[in-house]
Amino acid sequence: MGRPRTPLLDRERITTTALQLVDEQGDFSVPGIAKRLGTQAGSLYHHVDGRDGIVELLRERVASVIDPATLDLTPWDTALESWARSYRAAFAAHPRAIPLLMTSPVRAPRVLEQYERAVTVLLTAGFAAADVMPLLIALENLVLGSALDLAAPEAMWELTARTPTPHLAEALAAVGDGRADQAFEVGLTGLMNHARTLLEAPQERGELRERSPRSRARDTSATAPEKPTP
Amino acid sequence: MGRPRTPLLDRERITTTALQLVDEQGDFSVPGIAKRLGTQAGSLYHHVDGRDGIVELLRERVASVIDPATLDLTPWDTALESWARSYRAAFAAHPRAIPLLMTSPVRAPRVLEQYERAVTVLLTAGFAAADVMPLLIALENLVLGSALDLAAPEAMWELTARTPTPHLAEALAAVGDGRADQAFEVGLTGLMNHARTLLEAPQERGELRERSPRSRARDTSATAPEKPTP
DNA sequence: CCGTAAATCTAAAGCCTTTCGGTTTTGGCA
DNA sequence: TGCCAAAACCGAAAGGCTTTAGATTTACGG
Repeated sequence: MGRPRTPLLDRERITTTALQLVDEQGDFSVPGIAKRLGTQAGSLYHHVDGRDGIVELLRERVASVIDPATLDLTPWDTALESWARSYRAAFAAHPRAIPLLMTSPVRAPRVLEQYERAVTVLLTAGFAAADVMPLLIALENLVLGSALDLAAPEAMWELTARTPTPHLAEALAAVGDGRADQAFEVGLTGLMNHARTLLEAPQERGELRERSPRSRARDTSATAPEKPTP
Repeated sequence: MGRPRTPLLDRERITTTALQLVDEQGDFSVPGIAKRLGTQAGSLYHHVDGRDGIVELLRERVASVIDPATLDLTPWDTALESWARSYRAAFAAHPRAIPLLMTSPVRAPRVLEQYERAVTVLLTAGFAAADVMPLLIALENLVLGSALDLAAPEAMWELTARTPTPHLAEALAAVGDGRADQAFEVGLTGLMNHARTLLEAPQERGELRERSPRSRARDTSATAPEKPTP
């Protein structure tokens, strides 16, 4: 007992062990981490801000492999698309951690920087300032929603005989086992196409600003059924 | 003590009380529900399958207000869009419950029926069987991702002075406080436009079926940059 | 060389979930 | 009508978790 010659604990080791536990068991506990590191539960509190602090560390650790270099690609749509894929892949690498991390988005400085750069990319590409955040948040929604899908067991679409669902069964049979990936690609393609449309056909803004988001989006949908410049 | 003349507990009351607690405090506990209903914690286990069972009941309760009638609308894209809005609104009505419910999707019979009908709508509209599930799952991703966004505090975009993010600040200022709604509308519009494109320009399928989902989706993105049939 | 700060342990409080047996009442069935 | 199994609740307790607090030993700076 007493202070050891060489420290048994630090934030790095705690984070790594927690992530191991989550990958193996789908969850972690403070005593669980302590046992793996050969210490007592209470000792962790000298390094970490409680259980929630560990979750925050996990969030940063998992997000740390998002590749910022994707945002340097050109043109802007390639950059954005690559960034989204890297973003999603970071979570896909630890599916069992997703329920733990998904409840609040990653807002670590490292990730905020990337949002700053993504905004810059879009502004430079010529997007109206008011269009940028909705687009980026929609992208985030897509990535996180898709990550949730990755965490759901495949058996979730298990069809009970009690509720007859012939068409659903047919549709499920027609698609391979890459459901989650295909769905992500469909959503990403749709969003990127829509973004390109927004850029190419900038309608005058002003009175539109006063109207509800719902009708604004409906207008967009009506005026730009996705044809490139003639 | 002993069996009361009129039962104090049933699944309905337990679910309602749990939802109240979640709406007020962001979480619930078995003793918490018991106290509100004037009983002991252990008594709940005669009606409900443990804490997880209560969460499942909450999931069904929240999803029960999704309007199945939206799927009767015509044409198919109006139906799908209205369904997605109703789906999202159901969760938006209980934002503090979202972290509890989001970790696994709703697969109650009542909701599965609606998926069956949504598949039917798409097949009837002329979609290829292999395209239906990716589209629906993408829609689900969008809805759930957006719901997560609703649960996140507005202050999440709080910009620390430590990390300078001028463009991000500008983009945030340029958009109103309907960020979450606007983002949902952008994503929904993009997905619906893409769906319409898929329907109008059906490319021949076959050899494509053998390839990986990723490259298939890339092909889709590359071959159909959203132009209608020439 | 000494004192302060660091790292760990031990102990304990307080919460939670879940189970088990005891007690009373209900409702069906003979 | 009388009986008995099942239903519904209570009380208690086990075992887990998070978190705090004080005690103990060691490292490090001046």
